[in-house]
Amino acid sequence: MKVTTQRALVLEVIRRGKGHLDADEVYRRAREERPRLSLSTVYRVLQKFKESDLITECHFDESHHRYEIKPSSEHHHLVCLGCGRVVEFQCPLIAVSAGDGDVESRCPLTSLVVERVGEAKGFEIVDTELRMAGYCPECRQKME
Amino acid sequence: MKVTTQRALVLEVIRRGKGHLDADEVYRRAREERPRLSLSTVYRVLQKFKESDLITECHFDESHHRYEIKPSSEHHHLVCLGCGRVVEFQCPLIAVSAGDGDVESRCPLTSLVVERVGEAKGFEIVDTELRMAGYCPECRQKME
DNA sequence: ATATGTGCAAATATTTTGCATTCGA
DNA sequence: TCGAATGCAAAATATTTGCACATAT
Repeated sequence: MKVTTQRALVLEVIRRGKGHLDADEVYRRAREERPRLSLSTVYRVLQKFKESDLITECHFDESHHRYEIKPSSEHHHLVCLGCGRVVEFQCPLIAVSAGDGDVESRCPLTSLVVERVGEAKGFEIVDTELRMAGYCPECRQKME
Repeated sequence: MKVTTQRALVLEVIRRGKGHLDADEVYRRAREERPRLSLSTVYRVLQKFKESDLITECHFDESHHRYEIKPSSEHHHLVCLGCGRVVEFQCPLIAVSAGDGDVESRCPLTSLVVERVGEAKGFEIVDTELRMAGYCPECRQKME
């Protein structure tokens, strides 16, 4: 993939943004450093990065997308319906208890679930995302 | 909630569509029966149904939403990256094996995972969706 | 040198809103 | 009747595309 100033910049902005910026936000931040950057370039770069698996496109309850650097360790999203905050959580959090007090380190989403669902439906599964929605501690408090 | 011809029609179209129609598709189908229906009404009705928990808004790898009747039994989505087909699967498919050959009927997504993630992050979780992407049998065959 | 990427402008797609009118409870 | 819902038009938002020019390899 050809390396251009724009691509490096967009990737850097997404990285600094620590995930979950939308296209327009990426555009606005990147423009501070490179005012002549265009929004269509941002969209084309995002498209390219998606194809190259450098970033991930996320869908929350909104009419647009958000983007994040493809994380090395698989993680999932917890979105607050009150304030819109997005929290990430890792697989180990949902390790399967073996029932004898120990916690198996295997992640049920990446192994057990993928295996069973893939087999049952004849799919070759390449991506998995668990999205949960609820209310964060702050919003819960506000609602009493 | 006030019952109008438009609302009944939209709900019926979504029901007949067996899930996963987008707003425009709902609009086009509903118009066949009621040509004066407007797209903005469709959006407003969808919004209302969402609030009333009659339907669910789904996000796939597209720049728009799709809608389905809120299913009585919780289910999840498997989307084909080749042809875009969406397949649903139920929780029992991902029941946790107890290790002794039996399969526990409890669904790890609705109980174990929700409980642990919610506790760890202090969230009150009200909704969970697992989305997996891959290639369906037909598309796998086409690619050899 | 050449294929690919960019900026700009315009097109398209998606969703929301204001307002006068209509309709259901 | 009266507040809520609709249709229409227009605005707002989100994304894509055509084309001439610029740039990385």
